[in-house]
Amino acid sequence: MMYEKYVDLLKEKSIKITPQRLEILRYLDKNRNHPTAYQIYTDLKKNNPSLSKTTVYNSLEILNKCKIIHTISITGLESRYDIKNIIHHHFMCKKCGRIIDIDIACPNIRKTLEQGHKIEEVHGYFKGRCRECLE
Amino acid sequence: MMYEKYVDLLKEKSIKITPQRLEILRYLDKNRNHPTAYQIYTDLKKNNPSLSKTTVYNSLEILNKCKIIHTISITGLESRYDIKNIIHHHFMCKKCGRIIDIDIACPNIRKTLEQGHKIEEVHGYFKGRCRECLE
DNA sequence: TACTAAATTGTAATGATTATAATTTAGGTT
DNA sequence: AACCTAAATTATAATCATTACAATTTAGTA
Repeated sequence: MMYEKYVDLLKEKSIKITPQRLEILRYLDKNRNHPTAYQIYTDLKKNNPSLSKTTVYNSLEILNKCKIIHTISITGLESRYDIKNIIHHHFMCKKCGRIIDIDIACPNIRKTLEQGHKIEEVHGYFKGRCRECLE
Repeated sequence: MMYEKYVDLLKEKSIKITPQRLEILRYLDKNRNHPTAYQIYTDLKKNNPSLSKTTVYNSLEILNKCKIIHTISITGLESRYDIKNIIHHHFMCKKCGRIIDIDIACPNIRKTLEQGHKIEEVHGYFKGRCRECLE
């Protein structure tokens, strides 16, 4: 029952259910701080020493492709991962590095569609100083 | 007069006027296809064989910091650069890789500001299939 | 013209991500 | 329940963008 939720997510997309994928999903569900692949890898390795970095990358890639998770390129340095399913934007503080969810959706996608393009992903990134760092 | 426009841009920000910086600005002004640092480097090296890759990176960094250019992280792989000064979003075609300017501004920045954060940069990225690749 | 801080250069290092090939496993079939 | 096979996992090596470093050169000012 602990992993049932994640099992269902994988079943829906008919991709293989592996313990590694379930652990990654559980990790992202519990850690909403937009971790890097390396953070996920090192944390999960504690309970599963044979975990491979490649597996983490491969799993994140397929989960992203299946739209179970999102890949965020806000830092410009590395990818960050996010399991949240509601459409939202991100704010990155340039001082503390924190990435904060901003619960808004882009209202002017229309103009892009009007030009004949098909939108599959929307990324809204803000960068600046967060409230805490401004004080 | 050819470079006057770019000289003025650098003067305004009181950063040193160097031939390398002027060439990079001219390149970005002529090439609106969101090139990578490497593309800028190899193209400019043709007329200036002693140009260093590090100079290109350093110049792009300071120009970005002065807000003369924008750094775009839409691909997730490498940074792309853009000299356009009007606020706009970007669309990347997942098939042909082209990055297209979308002339819209984000209308709901307000919500982020309301939470007490200070916004310094706005990045709006769409990904999908462009009109040409859909045909 | 001389001076100095800043910029440029070439090389080496770093760090994220991907490629590869061997081993293991999930999940369907007998 | 054992078997099969394609897919997933693993460890290692390779790649590629970017940064660090130290020596040299230069822009802009005195």
